[in-house]
Amino acid sequence: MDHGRLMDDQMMLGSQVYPYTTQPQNSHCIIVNQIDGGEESKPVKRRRKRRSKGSSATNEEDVAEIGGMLRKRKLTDEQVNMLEYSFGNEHKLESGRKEKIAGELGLDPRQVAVWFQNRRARWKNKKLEEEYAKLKNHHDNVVLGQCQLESQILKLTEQLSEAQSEIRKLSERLEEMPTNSSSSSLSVEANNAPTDFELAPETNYNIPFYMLDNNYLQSMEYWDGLYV
DNA sequence: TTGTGTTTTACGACCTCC
DNA sequence: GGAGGTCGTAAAACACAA
Repeated sequence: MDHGRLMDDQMMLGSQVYPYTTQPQNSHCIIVNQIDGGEESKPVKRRRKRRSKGSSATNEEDVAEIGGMLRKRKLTDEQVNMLEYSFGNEHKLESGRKEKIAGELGLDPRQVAVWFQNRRARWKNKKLEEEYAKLKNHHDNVVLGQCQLESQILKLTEQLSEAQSEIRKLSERLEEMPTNSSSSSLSVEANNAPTDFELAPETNYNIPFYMLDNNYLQSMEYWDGLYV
């Protein structure tokens, strides 16, 4: 729900103002932030003082005093719409443009400047949120891809282990055979079979067996697509 | 009822640019 | 040095959950 909009609408039904205290309160005290540690650090001054009655926004339409309280008008829908339109055209505000907008909307130029400052801040926040969402999405995809690859590694490791076991068995059976049958083609192939599985036969450009697996090739396509 | 979060307007402090 | 920027926050009204 858009609370601000709702508040605006409600304000429009009654008076267009809301309370605004005149006196500095406790929260307007000096706040000094210091970096932890004994070293002498530069204090960050945070002096708070609300604008007192009679300073810049003294336009009677903008500020009125009721029961010791200053009342500050909330901008009307029309004013906000105009400001939004202007902001859409250009986020920065030169002096001449500020005066022009203020004149057209019946606002104090200071109000226009403040509105633009706050609008820029909101815009920046929104951009940051969008950027964060994009990065998070990318990160999630990378993590997903990593999981898929890890699961493939597990599967292929199992296959490799089974194949090695099979080769061992075949070798053992061959060794048990009488030596005069050593001229058979089977024994030659078995004796030349790789037992460690680091590399495929030379005919495949020294590409490891697992790289010839279809799943592996698909996963590589996935990564290529991810980084385009 | 009360505490907490959101939105809007406004301001102080500090920074940058001309 | 002044104008205008960012950043952090106050204050008020309101919604909503506990």
